[in-house]
Amino acid sequence: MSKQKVVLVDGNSLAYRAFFALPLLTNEQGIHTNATYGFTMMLQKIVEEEQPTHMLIAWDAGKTTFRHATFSEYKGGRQKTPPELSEQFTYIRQLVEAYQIPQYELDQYEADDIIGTLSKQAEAQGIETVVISGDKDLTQLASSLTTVQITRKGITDLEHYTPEHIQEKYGLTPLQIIDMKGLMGDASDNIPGVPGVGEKTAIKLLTAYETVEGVYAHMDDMKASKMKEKLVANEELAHISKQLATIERDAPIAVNLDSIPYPGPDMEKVHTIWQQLQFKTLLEKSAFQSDTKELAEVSYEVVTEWKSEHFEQDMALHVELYDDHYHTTDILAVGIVGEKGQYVMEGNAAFSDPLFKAWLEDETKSKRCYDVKAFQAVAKRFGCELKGASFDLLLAAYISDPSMSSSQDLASLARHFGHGEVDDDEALYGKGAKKKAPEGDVLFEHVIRKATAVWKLKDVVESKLKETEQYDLYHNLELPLASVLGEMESFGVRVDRETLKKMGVELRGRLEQIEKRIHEMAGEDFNINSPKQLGVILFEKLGLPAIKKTKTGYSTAADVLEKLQGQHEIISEILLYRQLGKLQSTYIEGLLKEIHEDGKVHTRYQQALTSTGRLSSINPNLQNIPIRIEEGRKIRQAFVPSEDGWVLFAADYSQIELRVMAHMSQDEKLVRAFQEDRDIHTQTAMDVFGVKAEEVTSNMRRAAKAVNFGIIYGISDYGLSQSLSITRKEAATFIDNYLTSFPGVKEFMDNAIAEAKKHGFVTTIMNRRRYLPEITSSNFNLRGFAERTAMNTPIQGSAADIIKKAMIDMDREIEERGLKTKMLLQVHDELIFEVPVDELETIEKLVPHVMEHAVELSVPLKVDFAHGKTWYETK
DNA sequence: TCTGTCACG
DNA sequence: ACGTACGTGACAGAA
Repeated sequence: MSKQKVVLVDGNSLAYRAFFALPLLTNEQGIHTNATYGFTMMLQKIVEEEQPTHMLIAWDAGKTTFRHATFSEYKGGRQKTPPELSEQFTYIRQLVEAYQIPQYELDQYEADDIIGTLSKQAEAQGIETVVISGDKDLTQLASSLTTVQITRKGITDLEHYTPEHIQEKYGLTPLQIIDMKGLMGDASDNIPGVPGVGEKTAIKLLTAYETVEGVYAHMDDMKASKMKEKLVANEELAHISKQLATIERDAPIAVNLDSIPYPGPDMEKVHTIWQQLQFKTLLEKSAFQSDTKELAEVSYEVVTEWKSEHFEQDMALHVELYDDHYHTTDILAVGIVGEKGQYVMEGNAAFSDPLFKAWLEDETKSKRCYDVKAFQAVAKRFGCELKGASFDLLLAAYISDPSMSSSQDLASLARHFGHGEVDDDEALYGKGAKKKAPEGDVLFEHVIRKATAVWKLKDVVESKLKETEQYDLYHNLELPLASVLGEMESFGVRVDRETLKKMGVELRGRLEQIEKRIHEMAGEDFNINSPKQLGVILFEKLGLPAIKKTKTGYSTAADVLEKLQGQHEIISEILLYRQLGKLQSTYIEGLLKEIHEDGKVHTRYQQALTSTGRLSSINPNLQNIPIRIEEGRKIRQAFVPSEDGWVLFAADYSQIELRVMAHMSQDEKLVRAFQEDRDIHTQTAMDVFGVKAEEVTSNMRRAAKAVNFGIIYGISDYGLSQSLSITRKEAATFIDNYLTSFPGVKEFMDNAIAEAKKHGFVTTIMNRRRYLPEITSSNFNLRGFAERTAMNTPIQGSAADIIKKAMIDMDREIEERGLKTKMLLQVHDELIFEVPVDELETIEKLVPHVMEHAVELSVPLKVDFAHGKTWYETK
């Protein structure tokens, strides 16, 4: 049996050290992370360097200890623990748990005493021990078997105190450290010591007389001096101080060496916490290390030609792509794994093979995949279809927890579900400029590992989804939707290059003029697109008042500039410049770059990304094409049908979120308002302002509209006051009036928060979940955010469910009726089609009908629609 | 790579 | 006393 080694850690002391050694870092959610980060670094180092067989992190228990009975001012006058630190203890404890390091605290005792007692036990058994702390008091425990390591500068630099080192440094034995404290005291613990005696004097005395007791026994030997007077006058204080500084080595602890074995970290859990806290460097480093981990061998056959006996009834299919731009990227390899065989082939060859294509298109042959939509898009590039997709690991994982699948590759998802036999992509490919596709067996083995993981995880993940009653959502909504979306993406949307170019030329001219004017007004040339330079010009050179600050300097955001309008003529020019610049860079130049050879853009919908269930759209993003401002809206003139003489048709849900809220809350008034098809904002205005319909002014309606938005977002008086430029008080009154007028809504909101607190998640009408661990946080900000999310997600998410269902229904209708109409785009609450004119009449009835009846709620769904020669004209 | 800004629902 | 509306993606500039 290998040698045992015990590591005992003073948790509080290390947390404090970490906190003060590092600047106050925060992650994106506003959680302070410096102490947690520093603590993690220390743990990593300790575990790596010491390789303990046993380990314990000891914590201080409460405010009082047995030492307070001796000396009530013990540790008095200490600064209160900063709240930025105390909030981090939750995460530190979670982390220690994930590392699977035993933790212990004992009422009335300090961490020191727990460590002292355990180290005594270890010594009795002749076991090597390492004590780690930021507090030099602990050095009294040093012995031939026990090394005490104390943090030096920074966080991971430790000074090793052996008896020899203590001798060298102080000329004392470890036990004399106690006597030293007795004489000189300790300001941080409020141990008095003998006034006027410092380290030097204490050491001198102890070298001569060994102990505090020895010093006083030899008082008569000392010649009269100021120091002697002080020693005599404070004898009792010296004894009390020594007592306080003595670590209790026989504390009544309920742990012993047998109960603190250290099994090593649960890296899966550790990673989850690191991800939550956004410890990116640590994650990267550990991903790098994990690739050196030995995986079990896999067997497979590299083939150059498909044979019919390769294909089984049910298989996992994996298509390895160079990057995630699956409409254009290289297809590196294709692997198939079934009950019997594992085969892998070079990518392009695989897809060019007729036998493979036939298998892909055979609906009766079941395929388990990771990202069905991507594979389908790839198949399309080779003129075939992917049919019979029976499982999608990406979507299944996303449904089980939407926060999980985003930004995670197959390997980490697989690990999450207990299958660790896949390397991380990054480990094989490298990243950034160094990224390079693996070749040969390395690539082939990777593909087989992925396919094997998918093969094995189907049952695991599906049974999980069944347990949470989410199988239906996954199997009958998301999975079929993947095919619908794949079809839309591959088909693409025609964008007219010439229209965009013409707009670009005109914009360029205008931008140059505006730029010139701005530079003249500023009296110098500078980069208007640089918030930093612009800030200097506006708030220093021109002396305008800086209303808001950002982390890095002055805020020059539009809402700030709007408040400055009228104070200087440069402001409106800058706003215009920004507006047009945005159009030019993002929507003219950006969009032009995305047009493929076929004259179309092929966006990718991210189906497993958002935490609410919405889709997102990238390369290009077609869900944020300008509309609100006329100049931008003209961009939509470039979006045209792909066939001459066809038209674009757009249909959008009218107030779907408010309708969903009416349904979910069952608020009588709100439900009735929708059933009677009244103008909801006017109705809200009547209730909030207590006026009749004909007395509602346009301003009141505008305010009511903002209140309705606020309600959906999880309202705060501050937020509403900002959007309406009114005082917080007034905003609060509006909200109050609203919630009194619509008591069902108030109840719904309260319930949403209560549900989140009780179960840890909220749900949509189709049982989509979003976990909200922050709902119980003691941090005001985090909790507030979680509460608003708890109110918003069921609404936004249910609306997303509904339109997804409508898309599947619509796709089927088009198919069954043999229509030529194509669904092109989804923009959260609207669908855009291209339609041959002879189908227009049908589509104008069919689309609204399908959308309105995708689900039956207790309020009707309403769809507005329009058609035109370009997207611009569908209004 | 991060930050600020701004486009959409 | 805290400092906030919910959900996204792309771009330019500054490190």
